[in-house]
Amino acid sequence: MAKINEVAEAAGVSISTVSYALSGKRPVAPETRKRIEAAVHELGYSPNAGARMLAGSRTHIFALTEPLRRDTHAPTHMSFVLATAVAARRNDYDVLLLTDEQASAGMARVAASGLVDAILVLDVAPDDERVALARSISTPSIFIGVPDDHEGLVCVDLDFHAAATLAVDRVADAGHRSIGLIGQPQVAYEKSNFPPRVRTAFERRAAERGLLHDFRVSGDRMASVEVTRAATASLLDAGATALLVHATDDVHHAVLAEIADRGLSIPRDLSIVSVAASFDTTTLPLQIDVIPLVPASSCDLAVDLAVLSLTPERPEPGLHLLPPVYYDNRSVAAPAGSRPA
Amino acid sequence: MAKINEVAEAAGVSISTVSYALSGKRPVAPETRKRIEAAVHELGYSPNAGARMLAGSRTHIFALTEPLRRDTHAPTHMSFVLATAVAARRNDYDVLLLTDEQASAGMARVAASGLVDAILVLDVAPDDERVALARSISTPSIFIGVPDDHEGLVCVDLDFHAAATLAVDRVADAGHRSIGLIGQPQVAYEKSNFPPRVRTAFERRAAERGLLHDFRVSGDRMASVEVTRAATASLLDAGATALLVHATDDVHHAVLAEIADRGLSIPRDLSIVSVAASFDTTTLPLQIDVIPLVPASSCDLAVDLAVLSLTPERPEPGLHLLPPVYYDNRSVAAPAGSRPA
DNA sequence: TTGAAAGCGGTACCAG
DNA sequence: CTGGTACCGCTTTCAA
Repeated sequence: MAKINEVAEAAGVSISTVSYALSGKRPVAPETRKRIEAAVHELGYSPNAGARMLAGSRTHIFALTEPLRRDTHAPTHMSFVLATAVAARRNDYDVLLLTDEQASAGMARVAASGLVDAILVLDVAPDDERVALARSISTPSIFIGVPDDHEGLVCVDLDFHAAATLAVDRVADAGHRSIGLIGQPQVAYEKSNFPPRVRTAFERRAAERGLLHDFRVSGDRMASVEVTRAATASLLDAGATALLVHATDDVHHAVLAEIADRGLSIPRDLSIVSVAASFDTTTLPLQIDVIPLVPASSCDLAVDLAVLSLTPERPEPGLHLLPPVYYDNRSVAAPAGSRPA
Repeated sequence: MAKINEVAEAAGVSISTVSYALSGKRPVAPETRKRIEAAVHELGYSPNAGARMLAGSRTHIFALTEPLRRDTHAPTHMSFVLATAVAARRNDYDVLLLTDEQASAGMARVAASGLVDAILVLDVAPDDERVALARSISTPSIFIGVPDDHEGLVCVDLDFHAAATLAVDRVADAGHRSIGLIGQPQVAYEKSNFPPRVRTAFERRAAERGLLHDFRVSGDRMASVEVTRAATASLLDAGATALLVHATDDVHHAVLAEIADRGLSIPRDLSIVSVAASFDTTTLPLQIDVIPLVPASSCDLAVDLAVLSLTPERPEPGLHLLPPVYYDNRSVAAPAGSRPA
């Protein structure tokens, strides 16, 4: 816990020169800088966080609020938290965790005490109470997810609408006339912000393209496998020749298991596309087409915007949607009936 | 972002009186205090975090380091993080997250910069590199988990040894002579600190009681169900009349499914005890005896020790093990053969 | 029971 | 290119 004056003394320069040498906010003679860096290294100097916060205008801390609803999918959530932390560190920022009821109360608290420079909002609900909070404080907030009322907010997310539309187009272009969507568990359509966006876009686009289409929720936790397999079976029985899946890895496994049990071959008998999966789909027993939701992409952008919001050229409020990317793994082909025998 | 001098002015007192009124470190006339509290409320005053850190000797922040190995069970991990955050807040502390490579590098950094008052170490590996780090810094560190070399460290954990011993004793006392343990996935016995402790205690106690005993790992992620059911089947085929399970909820489900498929009734045909489960076992399809690992208990204690380590009466280094508690749900009875027909 | 003022350890302005 | 120094906002002696 050496202090800056010790470094200055050791390097034979003034305190301010040490400060400037470290921040780079003022040119320092190469030779002087060398001596300073040496001293810093010798003494294991690291600027006192409190002093830096007080004197400077930056705390170098971002808050991350996550209410953690009971139905939150832990692995997915962890990916986002991890991606955020990594992106933050790349920008010399640490992450302060606000969970549970502190997700809201803590937000007000850290804003009022100036503990953090910006707030990253995770696990966004359609009617998120943090929306109002974000508007009432001066600390910049970046939402990772899109609440219903996002007027004036900075929101980052995958363009779920475009992703679902793209998926529908791909199977429609391949010639399919009847498609199904296996979505998230029921509760996600009430408590979370993005599942409805996929579903809505799916239905709208399918209708536009004149396709027969149907939607099924998947199972959650306990009944996961059975419910999902039943949903898959019912879509297939209804005549769907292509399936879009917007769900967790468990659900993907269950869907593929049902397909395998029926002796169906992909893409010969059935086409399939994974939409907005945030896990590594290459670990599935079968390689399938995917329009991934990459946590790192969303979080990198969110952190960039957070950093930007501390500069004069603040990011413009509104939706910052990441364009979907389609990875072709040959799981989509023309439906069986339409091909020459 | 009102400041303390504004509050002082509004209340018609000096700055120091405001400070003391808020910290309670000096008696303040009830009437004066009332005026101050009113002013604080009016202005929405919250002490500046940076100033508090610099002037006071406390940052009111704990670091939480979590390397997040690839095999980390996300739901379990999340429980611990959440429990830690909640316990910290109860003590007026916020939690700074150090993940990934920052789990180690960040530890050194936050210690050197005085950003945190103490460090909570999660996800402890047998040969954890953070052990050496903890010894090299002056910031108090509390390990939640026990590394192989824990000389001089403060470690908190469930007494896994006692828990496994207790479980063995219960089934042995009930008359069982052949028991099995379904443990964690293989990798956990190499990368994590507690699975071996359960296994070792199980084997030692079973031997002491003269029981036939056998151990099986459970499946991880992908192959979870199949591997676990096979393990269960093999233990039953080998003649085990009682099963101890030390694993995640998925594994519990698989074990119970295998048992159900065999038409076995608990506890008539088979006794079963869940050891150190950190999830809510009452959500299982069947109520079974359990010696739970309660994240909140470990984390509460860890935070208490962290707080204590900032006072003159620092906690003594060593293992702070929580005694196991046995919850009887009638899933253990005398083995079938030993009862009158 | 209360006030005045000296730091805490940096940052960044003003000089030189 | 470098130094001196006035703050940043709060805690905590020291005095009254």
